Amino acid sequence: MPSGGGLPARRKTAPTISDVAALAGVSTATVSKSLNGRTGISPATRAKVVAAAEQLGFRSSAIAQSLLSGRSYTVGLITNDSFGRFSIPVMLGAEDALQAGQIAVLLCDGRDDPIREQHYVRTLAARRVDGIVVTGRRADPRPPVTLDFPIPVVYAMCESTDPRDASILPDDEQGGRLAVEHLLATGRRSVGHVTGPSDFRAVRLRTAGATGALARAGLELAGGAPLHGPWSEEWGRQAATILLRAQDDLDAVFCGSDQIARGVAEGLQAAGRKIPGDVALVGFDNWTVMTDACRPPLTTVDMNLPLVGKRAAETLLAAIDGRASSGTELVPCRLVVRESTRV
Amino acid sequence: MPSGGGLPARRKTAPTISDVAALAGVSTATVSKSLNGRTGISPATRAKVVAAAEQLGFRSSAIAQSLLSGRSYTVGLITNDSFGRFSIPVMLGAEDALQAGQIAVLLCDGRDDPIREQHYVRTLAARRVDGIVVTGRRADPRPPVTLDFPIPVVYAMCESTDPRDASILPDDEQGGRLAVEHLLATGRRSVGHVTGPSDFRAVRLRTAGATGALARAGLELAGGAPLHGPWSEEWGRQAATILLRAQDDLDAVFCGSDQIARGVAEGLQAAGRKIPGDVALVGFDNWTVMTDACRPPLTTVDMNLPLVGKRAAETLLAAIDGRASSGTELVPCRLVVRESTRV
DNA sequence: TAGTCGTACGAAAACGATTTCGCTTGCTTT
DNA sequence: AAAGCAAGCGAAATCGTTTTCGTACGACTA
Repeated sequence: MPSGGGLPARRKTAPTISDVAALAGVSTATVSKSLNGRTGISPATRAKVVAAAEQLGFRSSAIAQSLLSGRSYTVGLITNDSFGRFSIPVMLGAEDALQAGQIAVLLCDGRDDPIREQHYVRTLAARRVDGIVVTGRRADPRPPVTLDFPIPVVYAMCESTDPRDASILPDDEQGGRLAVEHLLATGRRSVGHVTGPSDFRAVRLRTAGATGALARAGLELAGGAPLHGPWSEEWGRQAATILLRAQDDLDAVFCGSDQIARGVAEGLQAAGRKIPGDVALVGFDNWTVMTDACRPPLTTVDMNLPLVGKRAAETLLAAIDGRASSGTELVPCRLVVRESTRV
Repeated sequence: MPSGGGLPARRKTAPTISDVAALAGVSTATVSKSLNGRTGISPATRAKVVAAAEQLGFRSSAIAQSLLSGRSYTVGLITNDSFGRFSIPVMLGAEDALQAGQIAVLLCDGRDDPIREQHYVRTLAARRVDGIVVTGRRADPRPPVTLDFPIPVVYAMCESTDPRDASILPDDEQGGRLAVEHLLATGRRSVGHVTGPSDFRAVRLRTAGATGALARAGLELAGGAPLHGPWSEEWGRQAATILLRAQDDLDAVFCGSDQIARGVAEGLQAAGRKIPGDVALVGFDNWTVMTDACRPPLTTVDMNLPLVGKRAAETLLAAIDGRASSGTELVPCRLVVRESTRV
């Protein structure tokens, strides 16, 4: 017995299937079949092989497997929202669904730079990824990533201008409807709407959902039109003043973001209105940092971002599996009720 | 000429080096040498090969290269801060530095679950990653990831209990010192300190930096001791009241987070103090959502998180390259001056 | 005892790229 | 004109795994 035979020698390279075969006294084919549960191996041999693999700490090389199978069991995830508040939950949802499908995720921070994105696409191509997920928060549909090889691409939280591409988006219109229907159900009748810049498609959709719900109740927006401004608390404070001046009987406000809603809350309270006693308030995003810091805690619309990521992953997995789909899928939003709309 | 000869036929699999060789009428060895800039190839042959590769859209398979070189040019990135505010900038900093070194990043969301983390480590082992970065926001040093194979690991924004491991952390103590030195330099003398739970090591370090700087000026904390509470604005509001009651001549507050600082600002203003006229205020994190929403905008300490990620990546690259290091490296913080401390 | 059949295992090819080493050319030199 | 030499290119091995196909051996049957 060699000295120090108790522990296997520290190797610089990982043990290979040949090492296992040599230790077990069988061929590499037998090792492969034993460890992968193939038939035609006697229980005794299988046990011997398993013991040898265990002893060496053998793990089959995914690289060699990929070379043989032609699949890398890897997808690229290109993100374009470096601020991260929206795309991170999407990314994590996608990562979770993909790793459940035994697929690893290569992270690429595109930074909204087409050159950089193109560079990543080339890298991903060289790595023979099975597919690509593109995430990002954008005002409008984006041009598709250009690839000169046929692998599936799914867009999450952003939409491709090519209708043949698959895109997954939150259902902003349904979210706006949810918010207003909740306000109407709790007895409100004069609903204002303070939101972000009108060149965001999501803003227009949420407004459409809100006004649609009002119209079905025979109502229209307090003040007649939505108030557009920047995505800031400061804008919310200003807008509260504007709204109250335009519509004295205001009893509810639906806001395009939780940040704006918090500003509106402060503005309303500074004008002496009680929330939810005088005016009910609904935000958008379910950004808990804002909803919980708001006094009172804010009722809001949650876009189910992890679910958006999950659906994107599932769509991609299906496409990799040959069941490609196209067009835009909308993931429903969900209302989270807190103090700001209590009756 | 075959019909449709203008465009190459749509292939299901990517072109291989053999395809290029066949089209160029040379061997695969010549193709490899031509495309990789090796010597011993005539300009004419090289041009022919390049043209053929171009025509087919050939990209060398990273998988085959990995199998041969024994390196995957990939690292695993295990994150444990699903909240994301802290580890995302670190991740992106690391990703940027790694991709500049031609290394791809496999994303793994550990979710603070050791089982899940162990699962990822096994996956990464099978994929033969060149190294692993572990990020996470933790109160205290964490047990190292256990791997039965020798690849380098670097901890970013968290510290391993094994002193032989390399960890990269922001220099919280220096950050605390920076904040207080700035307050002293602008003429403040009665400095309070409102911060998070004392079981966070970062909290204790920031406090130590702050009290050290005060001590060198012959001063101590207003109220005698730091005020510990949850990481919330609500706590900041309460703490402002407590501080004012304990120390009427209070003229500055250093806060353990921007969120707390915003609460303190509201509390102070509710008590009639002007910022920065009566009391100067410094936060921590440079979380612009908070610093910009605060009135007035908040002076704060920035932990240079992308730099932490970058240093982690560089440390890992060095270790992969055989130049391993160990121990904890502190990345200095940076003061960002805004209205809340204007003189 | 000879023939047949089924089971258990091994040899070898395959995946796609790189590299070493040797062979063929064509040119220069004496 | 023969020999030497360098440049240019190709054959083949290699990386680690899976799979196909062939082979050997044991047992059972006639």
